[in-house]
Amino acid sequence: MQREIPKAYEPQEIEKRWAQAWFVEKLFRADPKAPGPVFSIALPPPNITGSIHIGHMLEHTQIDILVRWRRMSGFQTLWLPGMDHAGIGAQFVVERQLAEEGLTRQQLGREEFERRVWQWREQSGDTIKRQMIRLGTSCDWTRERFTLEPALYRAVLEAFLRLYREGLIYRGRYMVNWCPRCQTAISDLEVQHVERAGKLWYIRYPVAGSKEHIVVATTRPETMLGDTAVAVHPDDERYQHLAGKKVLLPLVNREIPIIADDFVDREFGTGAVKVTPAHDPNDFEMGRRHHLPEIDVMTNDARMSEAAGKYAGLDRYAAREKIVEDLAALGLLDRVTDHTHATGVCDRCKSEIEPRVSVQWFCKMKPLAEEAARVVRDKLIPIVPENWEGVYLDWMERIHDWCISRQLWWGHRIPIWHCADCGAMTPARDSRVELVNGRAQAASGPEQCGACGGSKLAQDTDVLDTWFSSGLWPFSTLGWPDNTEDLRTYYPTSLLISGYDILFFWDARMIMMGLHLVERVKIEERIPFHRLYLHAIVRDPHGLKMSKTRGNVVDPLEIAEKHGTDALRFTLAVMAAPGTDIALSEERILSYRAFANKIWNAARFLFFNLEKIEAAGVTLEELAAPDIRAAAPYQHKGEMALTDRWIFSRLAAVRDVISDALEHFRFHEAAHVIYHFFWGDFCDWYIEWVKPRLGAADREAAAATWRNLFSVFEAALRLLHPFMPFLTEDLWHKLPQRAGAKSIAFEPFPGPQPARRDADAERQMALLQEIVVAARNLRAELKLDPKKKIAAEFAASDGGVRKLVEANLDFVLPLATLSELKVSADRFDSSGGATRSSAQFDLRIAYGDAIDVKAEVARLRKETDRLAKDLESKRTRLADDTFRSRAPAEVVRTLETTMAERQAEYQKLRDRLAQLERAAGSTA
RNA sequence: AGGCCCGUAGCUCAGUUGGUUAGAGCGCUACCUUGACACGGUAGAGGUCUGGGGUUCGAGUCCCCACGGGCCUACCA
Repeated sequence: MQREIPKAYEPQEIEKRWAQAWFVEKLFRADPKAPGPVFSIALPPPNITGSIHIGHMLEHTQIDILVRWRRMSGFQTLWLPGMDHAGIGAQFVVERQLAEEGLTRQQLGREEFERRVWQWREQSGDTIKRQMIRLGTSCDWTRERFTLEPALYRAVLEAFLRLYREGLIYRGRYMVNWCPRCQTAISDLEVQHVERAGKLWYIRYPVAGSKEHIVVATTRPETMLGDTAVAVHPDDERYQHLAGKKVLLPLVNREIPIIADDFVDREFGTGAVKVTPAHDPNDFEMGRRHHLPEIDVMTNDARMSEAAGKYAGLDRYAAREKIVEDLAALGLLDRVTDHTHATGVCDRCKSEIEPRVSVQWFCKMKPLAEEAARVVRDKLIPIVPENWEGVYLDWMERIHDWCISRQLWWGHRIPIWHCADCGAMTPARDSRVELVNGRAQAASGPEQCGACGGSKLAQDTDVLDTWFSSGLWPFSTLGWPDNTEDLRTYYPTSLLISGYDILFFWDARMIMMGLHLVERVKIEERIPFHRLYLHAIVRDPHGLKMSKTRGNVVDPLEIAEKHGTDALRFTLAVMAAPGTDIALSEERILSYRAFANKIWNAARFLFFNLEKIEAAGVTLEELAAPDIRAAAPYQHKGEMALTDRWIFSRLAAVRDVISDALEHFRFHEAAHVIYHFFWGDFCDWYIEWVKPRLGAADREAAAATWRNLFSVFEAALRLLHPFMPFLTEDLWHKLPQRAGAKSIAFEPFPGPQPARRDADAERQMALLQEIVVAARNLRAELKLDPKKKIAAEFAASDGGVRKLVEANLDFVLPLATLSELKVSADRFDSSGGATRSSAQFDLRIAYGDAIDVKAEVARLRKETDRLAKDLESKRTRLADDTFRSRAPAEVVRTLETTMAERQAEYQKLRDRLAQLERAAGSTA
């Protein structure tokens, strides 16, 4: 039988085929009744604002690695996918599209606009789903959710109504961040602070009934039109005499009081500050303390309002210029200085936000934050990397109420009705949802005002912050508020993996909401996830954040097409050290594409030789390991060859490291270890080692070798599968012994095999490898024809070492391209050939006439210098009594042993060096 | 203003509890197209871990300071 596969691994066709098959066969559908411990995870729902980017890819890769690993390890897993309606984000995208058609959402009207966003959702959602399927994410598509679908609106209603009844959600007129472009309030988190070079204008306010002025400093002169006081520090002697007086507000000619408030910083500016309660958060607080009027001098789009008098209609920046001009003309502009300060801009559209007083809905945070802080402080939800716990707790500590209402059209409508007669608010009676024209609405809206019984009711026009529904995601997606089987089985989820950039936006809110809303007694059953892993941000090769405007974004789909999804996944995994951002470069991806090719070709070698295998009398069925989980080796005459003992020992070790690394989100370590096991141990050594034995005359020995080769290979494939699902799936199906297999995704991950660890085998193998390397080294130095087999001499005083070498000549000779190796007991002196020495052996190849004495002398000098330095430091250490008395005995002992070995080696090298120098001297 | 992270080979980065000669990938040098693989093989060169101080028998690893870079939180106009 012959099984040919192409020489180079071409992932494109293979990946597409398997991605499609996995999806169509619903391979990763979760079954709550399945046996085994549960591993559940909710996908952070991508926003429907376009397509998958590299950040998603990293996140999905990490989740997929863990999910596949757990699944193979016997867990019954659920990975629940879905998408987020992304209120402000999606609305922003669609508005931009409308703008290209010369339209505004106001022109379309609310219903038509919503229809347009739904269209967009279909398109964008499809793209994302298609991409995720193509990238092989092993989630359960039968459970896909969308935050704005009826079932999830129901959860939103339930959450809102409960919090409302408990008084945790309230409505009121407060200072909020207003985005004049988006025309909505946004939360504190959606405001970015940017340092900007600005000015500080010093303005004279005439004191009423006197010739005196009081000078105030401001960065925003245009807001002076809304000033309702001037404040000074109560203890500021400069202003004591003005207490209780009034100033005449310039340009407006309104009399406003001078008030004393210890908020005022005496050091800043003039120590007197204008107070604009409607346009500054501090002034707002101060205004409430002193019962000052709040005069909003702006409109929704940040133009000056009617209250601004003659400036009405001007844009806020134009008004600023005009006002400064007018003040200067009146001689009231004292001076202007440069002043850099932080300005808030809208996270979405980068417009400067306007602090404004308006009527909004808020959620009280303090009561929710207490328990949310506790579960992290008490390690009920450990956060990895750990330093984020401090950041999280700090934020919880000084949390502010959350403005949850948005003046948007895309989102969950607030389930409150306002009475036209008395103004009272009546909530929906319950959280039932009905579909009207395909859109989910509260089914139990009130027919009468709860206060006056009036029937002129209108639902609140605001929608909820998109993060309100995201905050319910881990349980709303499982059927909450119903007590479904999914909720009982999969909640709390096992883990949340998210970017650290949404720790407050999302992760923290899920914790608060889960703890408060899920109806369970024990706190550890109410948390939304048992652990929280915050992954890094993917950056460009120069460490810059990827952004469309910079033009440095990489499209994961494009890379996947070009180099293969597996190569990209492996790159992301191997670079994903916790807490470190990833600088992604194409060269790096190439090297892991090469790795995929290496695996492919190792398989090719195995398949290539099936004829020989059958000639050795092994049936294909017999190639399968007798116990797949243990990846048990075959024995020949009750014994195992050293190579086999060694590779199975390595396999057991590597398997442990990988499991432990994945347990702790050390993806880079796991990937690194499997890479070097496969390429180094398996390909470079094991395969090369067994090659000569495969066609051995002893058919049984050959058979055992073959079986073990296949056994290790298939175990390696299973270790690799979480990282490279496509390649390993494809090769699994090509394995002759696994004909008819369903999917490697459901084969067992190699289990712990402590009994296979074999320190002797590893030590012996290390020595043999050292000998081979020494021989190659000599060959290179003597510039021997690489193909020419040559005789060498070997000396070791230890009989065990000699026996080991003699027993493994069939391995050593071909790998070192030697014709023979003469073994003797007497260590060589330094003459008669090119020599490599270690503490345990000497290896010598006769010179011929080819040696480059100068090069050899240089090498030896360098080597002896290094050793001399090393020995010196060791000698000092050992001579130090404090070291001997305080360091652990084991450390001292080890040092003594290595010291002795090094000393012997050093002596050898010195002798050789001296001898060569003499020889060189005599010929010169 | 407060906090966090980073500064290790030419480049991009690893280096969990402090303990032999500090690693990887790419790049570089020399040789090799050997029936798995040139997306390959073999052998090499190349860092004293930003600087200074401290703790310790022992520090890239812990502490302090400085310099350089990044990020987050913040109601000082």
